[in-house]
Amino acid sequence: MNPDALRGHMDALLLSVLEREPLHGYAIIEALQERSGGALNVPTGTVYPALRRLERIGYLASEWATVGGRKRRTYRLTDSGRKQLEGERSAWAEFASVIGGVLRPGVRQPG
Amino acid sequence: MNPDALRGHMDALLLSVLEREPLHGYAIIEALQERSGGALNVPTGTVYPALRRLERIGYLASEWATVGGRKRRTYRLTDSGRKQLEGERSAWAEFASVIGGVLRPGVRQPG
DNA sequence: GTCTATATGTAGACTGCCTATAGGTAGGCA
DNA sequence: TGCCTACCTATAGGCAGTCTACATATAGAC
Repeated sequence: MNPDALRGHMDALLLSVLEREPLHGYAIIEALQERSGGALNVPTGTVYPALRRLERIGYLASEWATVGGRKRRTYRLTDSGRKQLEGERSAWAEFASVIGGVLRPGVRQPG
Repeated sequence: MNPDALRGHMDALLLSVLEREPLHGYAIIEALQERSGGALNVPTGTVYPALRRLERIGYLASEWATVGGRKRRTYRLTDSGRKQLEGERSAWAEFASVIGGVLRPGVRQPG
């Protein structure tokens, strides 16, 4: 998977995996891998800054927890984040439709 | 359309509009607009450098022409570019499938 | 004691899309 | 004659998000 291709879609992915339940960063990375059938291997250097950014914007909120002697910062969607996720979903649908349309082989222009 | 979303897909778009016939830069921009129903407004500062990059790689070749007193640099797909376009198409299909899959609401993990 | 898995985080590089700007021709219009 | 718009190519520098590499730490297996 070309890394640049993810640009601008990372927020949507992160918000989406947090839709059902709060997760901590490490678990988010694993969830992305599982849900993508192994195609998405997002490095920690991408995820952690992105999560902080999304929290700063207000789409996520986080709490610290200690589980089995290990500290975790668990992120959950805010109401604002839930709305944003809806927007990201429709934006993705439009994006995929537009790009897919231009890329479709043998396209004829109207006229 | 979020500009960042286009990252890593611009090459595919450019190669795709050049598949049927050679075009010059300005015409490529118009073709992208038409084919996308107006959604794709790619600035010249994006297209011209990208075309040169693709030519440097060997996916495109160009010739100068003068039409109606105006100079045009017309780009066409090379054989290498045609192969690359195939690769870009399958890469897009996989990308769209992966992202779409993760973004799909109410996804359940196996198990 | 070493290794792996778990877990968070930062610094700096990279890259490619963007804005802004530059230069030029052709043709319509006042 | 001057002004405006459409056409046409091109570069410089900014910007932002992803990446690589590194730092730090606990738990448990071996």
